Amino acid sequence: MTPKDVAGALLEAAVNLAEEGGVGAIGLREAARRAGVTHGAPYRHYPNHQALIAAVAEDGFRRLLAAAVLALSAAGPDPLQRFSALGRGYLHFARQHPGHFRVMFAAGEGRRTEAVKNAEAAVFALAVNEIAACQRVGLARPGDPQSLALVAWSGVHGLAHLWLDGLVDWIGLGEASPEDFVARYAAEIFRGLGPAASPPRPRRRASGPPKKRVEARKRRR
Amino acid sequence: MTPKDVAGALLEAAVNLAEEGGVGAIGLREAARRAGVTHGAPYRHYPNHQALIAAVAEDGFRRLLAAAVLALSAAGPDPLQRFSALGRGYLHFARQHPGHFRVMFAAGEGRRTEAVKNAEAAVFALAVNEIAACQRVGLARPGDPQSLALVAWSGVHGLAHLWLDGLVDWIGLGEASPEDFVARYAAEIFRGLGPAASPPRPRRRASGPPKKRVEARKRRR
DNA sequence: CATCATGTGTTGACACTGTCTACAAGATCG
DNA sequence: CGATCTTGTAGACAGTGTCAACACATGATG
Repeated sequence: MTPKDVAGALLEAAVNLAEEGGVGAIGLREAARRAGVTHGAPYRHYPNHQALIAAVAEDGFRRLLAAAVLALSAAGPDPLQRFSALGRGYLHFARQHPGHFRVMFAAGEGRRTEAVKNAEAAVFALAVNEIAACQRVGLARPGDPQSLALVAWSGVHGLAHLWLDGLVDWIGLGEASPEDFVARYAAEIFRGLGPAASPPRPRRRASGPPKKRVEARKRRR
Repeated sequence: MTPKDVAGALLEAAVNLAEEGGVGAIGLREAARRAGVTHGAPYRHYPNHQALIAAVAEDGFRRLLAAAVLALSAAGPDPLQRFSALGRGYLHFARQHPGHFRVMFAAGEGRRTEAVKNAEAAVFALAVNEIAACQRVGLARPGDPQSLALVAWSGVHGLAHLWLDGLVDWIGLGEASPEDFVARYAAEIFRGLGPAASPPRPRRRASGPPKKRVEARKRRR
């Protein structure tokens, strides 16, 4: 942190404000106050209020991308595990930074900058990649991977929102821990809601290590 | 409309404001202006700003419920069709009233009133009912219907958000109309992303009209 | 009927916000 | 050096949420 990085300090303050009180809590004057500058200074770095919010959103997508890449790198080679890790990471991020997460998707006129869209597209591209990997080994049905990824992402994204809004808690997780709950949810996206199909056919040639299934074993408390 | 229903006029004005500019556009003074009263009058009907926003959200859930009931009543007896109609109605509402829809889920401290939660729960209950109906005729796999409904609703809800945020347009609908796209999406939730399971077994006793399949057509480019 | 109390709308004030303009200090560079 | 550009400051303005004081109607109660 260079001695005078006002733009960065403002962004950091705005992120904290978002974390504390959501989009509505992001204020130019308050951010300036926390950054130790006067109320006019922000206008040298952000043209207006919306731009600061957009910067917070973009920063959020960047952090989410970093978290997702990290989760993938720790997930091992099994495509289904990797995909599940992606969803887990997404929901973990949303639950750990609810305010920031909300700002990312609190769109508006000026807020949905090109930079925000690009940052979001980068995250989405990760999901498309993993879906395509699943398709290559026959773990996902064929078809446009972008369409499949959209289905998957919609599910995870919607669950994140509903969770933040308290619906999941209202329904209850049952006896499952949040992590188990999410893993089960990812499995359900693959399985679908329809009637039980064919019995789980033996996978054709998964990667080296002993593959462990994500679903269907006893779950503790 | 009784000659003096200030509360209703304020709510209507606030709904219009939400429709025009989202949550941030809902203002007590502007609503009062549009309702033809002075800036202090709203405080006789809503204790503060957040309460007015919460009222808008609650009103939105009420309208959504009405639309969903209407869609169900026009959907015929086939459980899968009914469930699809529910999803279609949800997305139709979101796309037709994007501002209002966003307010419904723009949660915050004071905004998520008990009344809002109840209105939301009523809508969710509809989905649970339909899922249970699908289960009864073997069109959905067994299990806690609330859990299955959560999966379905997450998907539809997330798709609605992503659509409003422009991601769907960015990916492209292909050649499908929005209606076809949504119907296909609903079918995909049931089918899941996993590899093609059993060949589509003949449904047992579908409703009268010739059923047309929503899936499996060529996609361009 | 006269007299309250209660509910509703108005008015004016306060602190706060986003935004703009004018100005001061410092860096950059011909 | 002097000119120009960048960055931060200070003050103003309109607009906002919120509150207290006031005005006026309505209806109940003695």
